[in-house]
Amino acid sequence: MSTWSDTQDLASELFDRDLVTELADTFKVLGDPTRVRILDVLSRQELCVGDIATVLGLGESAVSHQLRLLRNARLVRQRRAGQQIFYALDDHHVTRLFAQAHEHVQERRGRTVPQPGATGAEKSDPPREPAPAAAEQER
Amino acid sequence: MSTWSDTQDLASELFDRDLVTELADTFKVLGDPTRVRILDVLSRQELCVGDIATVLGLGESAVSHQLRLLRNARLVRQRRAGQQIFYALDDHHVTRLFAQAHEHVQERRGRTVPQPGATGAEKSDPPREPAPAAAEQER
DNA sequence: TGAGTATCTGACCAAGTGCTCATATGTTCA
DNA sequence: TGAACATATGAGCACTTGGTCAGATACTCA
Repeated sequence: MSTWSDTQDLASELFDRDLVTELADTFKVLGDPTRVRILDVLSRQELCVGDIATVLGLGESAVSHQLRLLRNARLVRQRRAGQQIFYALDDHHVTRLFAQAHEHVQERRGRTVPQPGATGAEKSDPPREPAPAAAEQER
Repeated sequence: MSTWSDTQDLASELFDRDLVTELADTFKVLGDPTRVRILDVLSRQELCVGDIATVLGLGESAVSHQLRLLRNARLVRQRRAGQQIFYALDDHHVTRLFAQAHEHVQERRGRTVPQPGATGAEKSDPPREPAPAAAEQER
């Protein structure tokens, strides 16, 4: 019933179960608009929880919940400074993943039939490497 | 109440709403083990729906549902050959995204405290560029 | 120490997701 | 044309997810 000769070979080459899970979990964490926004802002500046909430217009509890997921995924790291905890991207992969996904979205748009109602104009600076953490005036 | 000076500037630099949505949607599609497995197998060989289901041990309906999401996200493309429809990766970004995420997972493991019960051994060939669609013996 | 501030956590709930089953659509070939 | 096959689609349901609210924890400073 099969159209190819080496079903066993093909199946044996695939990602093993754990790797599949870890890849999916990583992308799952990235697959939420709120977390994308948090990572985006953190890619530009190290910020404490309250400020992330303020800049993005979110509740502090919601931000904290999301930061926990980002922490577990090792996408952000934290640094305590007094009562505040500053968050920053934990490694360069986030930025590169964003850049790749951004390219995909761009090409996707090119191939997609332009929707009559589409906005057309859009900020689309390609994501770049994160800037070093700015000097904070910790209070 | 803010710890930084240019909250307006920072907020105005961020990804706009549409880009955030599109990035999150792209990652969301990648954030499921079944779809990761489908993309993984398609990165190695162009396959029809039934064969994907067979190789991965999934129901054909489930595969079809997932392929629709992958199609909508422009991650796979389809080619009809008789009654069968062959699927393949639509662009190179998937592979690169997998490679980046794979690197992240690897580094993440290095930094993570090794769990006593962890397996330790694992297939972890880094994802490579997809091979050209193999010649199928279409029936 | 205790008030004040910043962050985290758990319970809860509305919305979203992924699977299965049944059925529809589309293609081939006798 | 109609049977057989391959794939797609819709409804239904168990499970997950992301937010809010209330309360806990952690740190600072008078």
